[in-house]
Amino acid sequence: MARVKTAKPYHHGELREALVVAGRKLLEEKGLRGFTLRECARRAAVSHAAPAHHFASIDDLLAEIATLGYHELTAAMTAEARRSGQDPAARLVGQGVGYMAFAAANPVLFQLMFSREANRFETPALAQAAKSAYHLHREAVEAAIPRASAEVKERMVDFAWASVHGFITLVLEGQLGEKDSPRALKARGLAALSAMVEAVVRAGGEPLSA
Amino acid sequence: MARVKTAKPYHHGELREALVVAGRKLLEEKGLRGFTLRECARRAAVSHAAPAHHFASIDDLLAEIATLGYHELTAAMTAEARRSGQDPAARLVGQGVGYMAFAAANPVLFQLMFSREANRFETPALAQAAKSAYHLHREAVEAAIPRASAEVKERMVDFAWASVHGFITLVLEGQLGEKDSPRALKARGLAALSAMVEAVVRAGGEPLSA
DNA sequence: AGATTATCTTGTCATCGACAAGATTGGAGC
DNA sequence: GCTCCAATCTTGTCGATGACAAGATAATCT
Repeated sequence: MARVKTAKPYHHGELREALVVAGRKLLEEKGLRGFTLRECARRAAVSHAAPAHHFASIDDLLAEIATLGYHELTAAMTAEARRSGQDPAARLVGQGVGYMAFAAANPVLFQLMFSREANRFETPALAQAAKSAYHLHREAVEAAIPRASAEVKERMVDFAWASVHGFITLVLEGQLGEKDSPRALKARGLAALSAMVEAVVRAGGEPLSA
Repeated sequence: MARVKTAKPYHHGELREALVVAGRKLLEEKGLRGFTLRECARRAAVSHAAPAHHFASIDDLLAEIATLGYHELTAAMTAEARRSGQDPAARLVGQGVGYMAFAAANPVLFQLMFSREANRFETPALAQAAKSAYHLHREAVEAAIPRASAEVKERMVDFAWASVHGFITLVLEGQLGEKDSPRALKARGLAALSAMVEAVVRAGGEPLSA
């Protein structure tokens, strides 16, 4: 029995990773309701019970996929912010662009990450990954309004995140710009982003009106 | 065979409505993944195949529930706007409050209405109900900035909706203000709302900067 | 090499959505 | 008042699913 790599071994070797990859693809194809463990197993070419040795339940696999999603989201935000230079306001816009780009490229995964169902299978790793993305955003907002009070900063963190998240969420669901071209849609997104940053900077530069 | 009302008739009589009511409750209790037709049937005290005569599939029932949700959302927005007097800016805030209140009271239903899955079972009635809510919002924004250009109006409609929707969505998922009291959370929501309205009014009152 | 553990298999169970076929009911037309 | 028909609800079935059990195989440790 030569243990040649081409010979199909009894052990898969990287089944856990293969299931995550297959599951992620299946998720985008069929949506959350069409997501099944057995189909993941089929795509990884293993028996229907094999996944149980790597994931205690279907929710565990979803949690792992969502965690991976948060890591990629963080990476996308960081990369786009870096491309935006040193100006804090420009970097904030850039992070928003990265956020939206990730969501647009992985719509179902994005919905899963921010789904109410996610609370059902929350994992320490998932919570940590989500927190990392939050802190990245928080720091970008605070850097844009260094002179603002702690309270104003906090509220602008809320507001900025809500604007970006809300916009891309509505687009993904088809509520906003359904008949727009991708190009026009991106312009609308950028307009929303600059309206947001402008409001944040203005609020952060003033002592707090009313 | 007296057809007394207390006697359990073979025909349910209002099974369609009963299924919608039971389904809506089940949805909030178990989430979208825990939603089953058979459980709805059990709660309506009919056999597992009875729903088929009123809803062609499980998605049809979900569509009906979502449609009802849009009607209630519209009603909540209208009612809260009316309570806010005549000032367009105040009315815009009010509509946002109504929007958030509905979402907070029906978190899973709200997620269903704005879920990507909803596109899978879109019904004419559902699309119409969603469009009604959109127009209500659109008109409120445009009333607040009557002198703005059509383009600015359009972008502020995007922006305003995104802010409100994003904020409440993040709260519902537990990403924002997880450890806040309901009272503190409402204050954060109001702060986000006023930041939004202020930005809208400012953008709408100027010719358009940059 | 032998033993132990991890990994993967087949087999089973209750439950699900959907469909088929039969039973019951309510009404329309006579 | 009666008959017949369509709507409604029933039981029964099918393939598919998630989870579990028990056994087979591979990898690793001693």
